[in-house]
Amino acid sequence: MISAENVHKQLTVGEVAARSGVAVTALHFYEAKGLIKSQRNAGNQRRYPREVLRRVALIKVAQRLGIPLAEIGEALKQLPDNRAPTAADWKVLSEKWSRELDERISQLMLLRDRLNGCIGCGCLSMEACPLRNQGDVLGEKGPGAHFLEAGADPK
Amino acid sequence: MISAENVHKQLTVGEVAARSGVAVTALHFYEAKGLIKSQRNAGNQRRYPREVLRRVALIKVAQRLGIPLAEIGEALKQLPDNRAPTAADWKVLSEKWSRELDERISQLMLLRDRLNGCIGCGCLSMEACPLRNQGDVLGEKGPGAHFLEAGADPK
DNA sequence: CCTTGACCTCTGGTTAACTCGAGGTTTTAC
DNA sequence: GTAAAACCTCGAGTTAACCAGAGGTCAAGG
Repeated sequence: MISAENVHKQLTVGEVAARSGVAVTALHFYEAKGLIKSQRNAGNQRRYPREVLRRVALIKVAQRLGIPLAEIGEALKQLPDNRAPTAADWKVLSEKWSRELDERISQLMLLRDRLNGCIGCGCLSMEACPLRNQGDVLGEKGPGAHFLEAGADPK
Repeated sequence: MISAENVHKQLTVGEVAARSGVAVTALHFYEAKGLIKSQRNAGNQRRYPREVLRRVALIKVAQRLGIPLAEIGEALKQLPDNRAPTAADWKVLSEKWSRELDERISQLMLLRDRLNGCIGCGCLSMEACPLRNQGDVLGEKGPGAHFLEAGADPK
């Protein structure tokens, strides 16, 4: 099915979907959100350059890290033009996200330790229980990242 | 404001809201979801026994752990009758949730390690990149817990 | 008695990340 | 040439955890 000539062909949505593992509708959705771009052929159908595959791959990985699409979009937008991400770009982003992941992990560990400290106490008092009041564990809602963690297999 | 007689009085929604720190509308919502119950007075207004405060406290803590309301509701339902949770009940639940938290933390750590291992490689290949394919890190969608992690301060 | 504030129900809106379907066009393959 | 498969747009539905507001009732104080 794949000839030598096809290697440089642009991809249709269906092909991108098949190769990247995301649904066609999701690709439409990403495009609407500005995460990816496409050109149109004479019949108004989307045609993608091969680099879109790497872009989609990056999106999927970032999602597994719990980064919301909006933030992924921001990150992608900051790549100088709209080229596909290179290894260097990836390094910058992955280091940033790795730090965020560290942060999230340490918050969860702190929470777990408090929970373990409280097991059996049963107080849950508004004033005294360390599991309550102090908003310092999660939800500092300042400028920064608050993200969702969800299953990787949406269905 | 608080007399000795008030101590045994039933609470209004407004009072529960003030003492527990959740909004009145949220209490309505919890009731609709079956997480709490109320009696009504002659004028159809909600009246709560004092124990509801502990129940709400437990709900809030569980939410900080990232447990969705539906699952919290299940847990509360499994308390023999609809009494307020005791220290023993709390122990059972907090141990369960602590294990889930551990699980979540270790998944994130695994993911972080992979991410760090991959920084700079930039491959993101469908077949080879450990950050991709294997669905073993997040999102085993079997029966069990998949939950959201969100800021503790909804507003 | 009358005003004010708390309460009631119900509808609709919010965000995220999509999916599904309707109704119609284009491409591809035979 | 025609039929099937793939594509198009647009609108609505999904889940979670609520909040806002409309329109009306109830309770407490002076």
